[in-house]
Amino acid sequence: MGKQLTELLKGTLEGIVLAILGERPAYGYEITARLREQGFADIAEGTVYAVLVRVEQRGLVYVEKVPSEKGPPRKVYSLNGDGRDYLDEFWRTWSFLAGRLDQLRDGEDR
Amino acid sequence: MGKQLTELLKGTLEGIVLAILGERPAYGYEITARLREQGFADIAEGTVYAVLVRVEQRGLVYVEKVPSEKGPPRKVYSLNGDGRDYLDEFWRTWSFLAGRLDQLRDGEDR
DNA sequence: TGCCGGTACTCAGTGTTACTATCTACTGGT
DNA sequence: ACCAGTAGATAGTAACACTGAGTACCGGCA
Repeated sequence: MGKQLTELLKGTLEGIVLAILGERPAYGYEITARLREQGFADIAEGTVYAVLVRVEQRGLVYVEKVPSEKGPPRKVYSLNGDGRDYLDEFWRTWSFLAGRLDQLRDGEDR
Repeated sequence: MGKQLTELLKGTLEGIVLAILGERPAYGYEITARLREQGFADIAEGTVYAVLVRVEQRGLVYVEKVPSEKGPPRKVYSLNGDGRDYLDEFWRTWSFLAGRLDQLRDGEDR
């Protein structure tokens, strides 16, 4: 997928990452891998790490350094209370937008 | 709705405007009004005009100046062939993203 | 021993996007 | 003469995802 997805991801990627963290704690490399499995084939590693830095600075996550058997220590992120609130609001906003878009698409050919 | 919607709109607003033009030709002020009716209460006029300038420069629309009875002449935009193709691709990209997000949300509490 | 691939994170620079705020301009009504 | 409503344009700002490069640690293989 092309440039359109890149622009659509703005604002969405953050929600996606938070949603993944909502399922269970995870670290950056793992999140990137899971995104690729999920179909987001060409999301760059650097992009994911940038999101993580952002949500950490906003205080939406708890961070813990965990030594790894193969490679540098992992930074494991987990949602905290504020993060859950933020994620809830993301879902509300997303629902609103998706609703409008569905409506628009339905009205397309008629 | 707050900043989250602003970020989610990036990339989406362009598709929304093109979809509106897909229904029937329209001019900027009219599009803004229709967006407000549709629930996008706080999308600024200037934002819509910026989108229109962009899609015109990309050659996705046909533009016609039509004199108005009350106010300056209107710039009426209509989708051309490239615009329809672009809109189709937008819907495909949107569907992909919406599908992933739905999947993520379902897997949330389980 | 030396090297390479996989793991894991970081960072500077770029382009795109929506928003804010302000400005111009035309019309009709008071 | 003034003002509200209509209609469009624009400069500056902040946020975001991407590119491309770099650092660091580990195990296995020749």
